[in-house]
Amino acid sequence: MTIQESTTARPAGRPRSEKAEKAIIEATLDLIAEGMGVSELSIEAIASRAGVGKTTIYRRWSNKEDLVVDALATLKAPLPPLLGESVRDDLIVLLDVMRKESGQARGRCVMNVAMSEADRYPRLMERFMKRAVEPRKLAMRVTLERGVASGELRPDLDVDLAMAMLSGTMMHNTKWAPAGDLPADLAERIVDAVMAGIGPQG
Amino acid sequence: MTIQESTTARPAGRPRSEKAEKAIIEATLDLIAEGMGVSELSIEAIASRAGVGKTTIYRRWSNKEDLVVDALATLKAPLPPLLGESVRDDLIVLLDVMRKESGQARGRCVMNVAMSEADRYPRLMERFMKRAVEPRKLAMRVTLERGVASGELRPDLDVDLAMAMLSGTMMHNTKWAPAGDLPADLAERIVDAVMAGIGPQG
DNA sequence: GCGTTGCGAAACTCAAGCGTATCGAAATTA
DNA sequence: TAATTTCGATACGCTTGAGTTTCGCAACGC
Repeated sequence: MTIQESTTARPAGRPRSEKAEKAIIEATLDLIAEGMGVSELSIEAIASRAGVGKTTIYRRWSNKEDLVVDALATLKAPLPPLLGESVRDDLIVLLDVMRKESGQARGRCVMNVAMSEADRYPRLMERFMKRAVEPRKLAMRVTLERGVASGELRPDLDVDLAMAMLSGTMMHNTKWAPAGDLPADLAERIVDAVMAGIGPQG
Repeated sequence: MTIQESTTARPAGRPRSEKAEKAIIEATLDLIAEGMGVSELSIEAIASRAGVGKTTIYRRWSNKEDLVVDALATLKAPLPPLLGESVRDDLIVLLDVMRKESGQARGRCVMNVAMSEADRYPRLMERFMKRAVEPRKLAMRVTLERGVASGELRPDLDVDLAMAMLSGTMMHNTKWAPAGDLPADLAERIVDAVMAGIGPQG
């Protein structure tokens, strides 16, 4: 009221450490990336890994699930810019993001958790889907619809089925392919194969 | 030596109950099917569900992982007979098995565990793959190669990629599609879409 | 009948981890 | 400086579950 308290009106006392907060999130993601399921993840392990007291965690999140929700939500989906030159190129860009992510532990962890623990932690999944998956699905849908309009794709295309074909084929590779890195041109090959179909007379 | 001990040479004492053994396996599969991860699975829960003492479990398996390995190995993959009339029909049969299984809790559990816990329990996965996955992959591969030879599929087909397209698209649907049953003609639609491709000039 | 082995039930020890409380030190405002 | 709040550390009570042991009874061979 008197002078300026305008912007934040700090509540007095030592402020919360942003560094600690980031360390907690990072530790959580690291542990998940190392193959831990949500249920195996322990607050004590997170605190230890982050070099932080348990108190500091519980002051911010009331339980493990809330923390994991925030940690996964932190993983933003930095959608690559779609050039829009050709639908084929844009689809390759979209699929190649998946390929690249599957090579990183961070990326794998997201899929692992999403695939396996959706049943057990539906609330977690809902938020995560909105944040990380929907934007990508939307981008692919827009691209496919653009292709239908432009004649680059068949006019009677089932867009949902096409999305499943593209993403599903890439996911099948990231999950089940033999160990080691995926070939650099995988996205391109998938897009071409899905466009051409496996039937005769290419 | 003396008379006949030939076939089994029973070791004297009360024989182990086959009924108990089956109940244990069934209870294990049921619990996994209900959405439990391997780590959340408790021997006590299994014993209780099976109506069996913990002793009876530990007399047969030395720990949880051994039990789960045996339980999953029990799930045989009853490959449907392939009529061999047309490659298209056979592919539909193969994919429709996946669709039907995804509607059952038992089927879901297998995929859940396979997808999510492969990193943590590699030994378990190795055995499970050999038993349940490889035969199906082989069946699909044989079918596709037959299609190439007969001219039903394009001569320059990348068989591995085609397998990923077919299985991946179905898996994408079973995992990410909106809740509820999958349409009965999904396998047919996928096979036709994958054969035709999404590009122009069907 | 007798020795052996399996049975389910229950009690036990041990470890991990949750969520809370308490500590002295540090950071910040008034 | 005084009040307030957070910090990391540690200890605590509590629950869960692993794996073991003991119990009385049941099923088998001899």
